[in-house]
Amino acid sequence: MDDDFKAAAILEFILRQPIEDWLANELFLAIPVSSPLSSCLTKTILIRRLASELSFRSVSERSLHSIELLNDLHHCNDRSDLLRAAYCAVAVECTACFLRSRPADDDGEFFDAVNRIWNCRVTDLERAEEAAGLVSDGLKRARKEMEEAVVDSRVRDALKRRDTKKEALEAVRVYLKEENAKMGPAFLELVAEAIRGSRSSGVDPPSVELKEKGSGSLAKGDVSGTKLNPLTSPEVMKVKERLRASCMGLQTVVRDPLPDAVALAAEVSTAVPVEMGNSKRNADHVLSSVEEGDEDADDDCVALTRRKKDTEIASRPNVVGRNATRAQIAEGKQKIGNNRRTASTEDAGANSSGSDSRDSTKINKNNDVVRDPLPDAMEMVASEEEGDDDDDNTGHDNDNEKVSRPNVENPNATHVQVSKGKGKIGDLGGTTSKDDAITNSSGSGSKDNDEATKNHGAVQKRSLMDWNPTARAYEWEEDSDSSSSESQSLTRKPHLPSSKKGAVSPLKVQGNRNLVGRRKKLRWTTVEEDTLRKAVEKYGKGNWKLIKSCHPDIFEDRTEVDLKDKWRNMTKP
DNA sequence: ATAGGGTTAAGT
DNA sequence: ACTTAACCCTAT
Repeated sequence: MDDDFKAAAILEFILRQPIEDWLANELFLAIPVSSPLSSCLTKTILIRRLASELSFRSVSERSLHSIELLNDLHHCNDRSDLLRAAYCAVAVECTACFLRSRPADDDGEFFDAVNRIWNCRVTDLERAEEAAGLVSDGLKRARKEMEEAVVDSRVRDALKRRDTKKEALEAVRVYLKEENAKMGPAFLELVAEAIRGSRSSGVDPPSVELKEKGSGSLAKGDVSGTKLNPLTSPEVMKVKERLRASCMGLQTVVRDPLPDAVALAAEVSTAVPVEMGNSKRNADHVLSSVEEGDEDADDDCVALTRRKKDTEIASRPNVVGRNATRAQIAEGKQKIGNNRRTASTEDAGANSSGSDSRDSTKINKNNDVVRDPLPDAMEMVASEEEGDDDDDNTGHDNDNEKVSRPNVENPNATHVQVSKGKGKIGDLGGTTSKDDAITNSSGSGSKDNDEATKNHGAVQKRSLMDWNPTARAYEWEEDSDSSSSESQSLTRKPHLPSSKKGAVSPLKVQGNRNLVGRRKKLRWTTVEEDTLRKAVEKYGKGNWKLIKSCHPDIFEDRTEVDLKDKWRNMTKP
């Protein structure tokens, strides 16, 4: 246990050093830490991710996810205004970037982003109590502005002219500055300070022998004889206890205020014998779990991938365990707004995966994201592992995944191959692995997906920094196929992606179908009617898809055609 | 994706 | 039996 504490302390220290990301990744993988990571270490990792992106002047939906996770780590009374501001600014940039990167007449992806980020993500955020800390007046105002931008090209133009990227980078920078100040020195630095103090105060100079031990964990001081162990001297112990308390204990996994998913993942890892005993893997797991926590298939894939790495040696992932995890995550977790999608997607299934990967791709392209060194490092590491893996993504795991989340389409597409190395921070999560296939995927999000799709398997690795928040499956996401975009551009009507839910039709409707194959008549409620009336007033008659997308919950059981028919009924003389 | 005509079935 | 809201089908 104590070793674990030390390992975590070392990692914390390392991750806060101005070393290159790839090195940080390597060290992260080399130093065994038991899962679930402590909130303290998780926070350090998330902050490092943000800082890394900032150093590349990059802001993406991954940053958004990092901020959401960071917010979860903050105590209720410790919520930061700067974090809120950063979230808002990053969300705006993640949306507005699609305006800059596209031809003037094609704002389809912008609409998708508004839907994905503001209609889904932010709305969910507002509902999730634990994430409420991120909701600010500014965020609400920004949301309104985005919604207006969907229907008003002037607002869109104004948004396009704003340097939202600069605003986002600045907001993140300011937050990180504050957070770094708040966090103070790393635990090891305090220990060093304490040791120095004890020496000068005349206490026995401890024989500090740091011998190498195992895989990177620092050896303890030489405790033999009368010499004082620097790591157990009273001064150090005091600091240690204090930090232990403030960090909520590195070992108190269960209490960890991380997303439920993390805990779930931990459970899983425990359930998988192969993974047990390998702290490193566990650590990876944790990471992945963190990410996995809110997301969907893609993330899952990532997580799995990581695991696989861990186990590549060992082996086969416990399918059962894994599934269980997913299922649990799907149901239980309620974190940041992903729920909606999960829930509603049950039927829609298929959509998400497709959309996810697509989204990721877009994001990458549009954001012109700079690549994190960390991820690369990890990827390299991963590549080795993957090489071993089979490419057949279609493995059970995948299937299972599909079952649990229909949306995931094909893991293979997302596959990323790693080139060589062992792991990356990004992977923090994990290495383990069971399925390679899963591994790759999605999560990353971006171009990776594209490339992956192209190459089938080819390559990219994930790293701590890598996980892609956008991976989640939004119910209403749908693949906007080119045809739709075309029609959009022609009509100039703002169109949002059709809701998968819209699946209303398919699955849902099916459930609602009678023997004749016709849906059972569902009377319109006054709430639905009022909403429709206002929506038509706001978005105009004919934008049924957009209207449905803007009120996914209210019109959950209606198709766009239903809206149209209803409007016809309501307005006919 | 949407519009418009046709069909079904609940309500009177 | 009639009316009509809700739903379906098909052309654009």
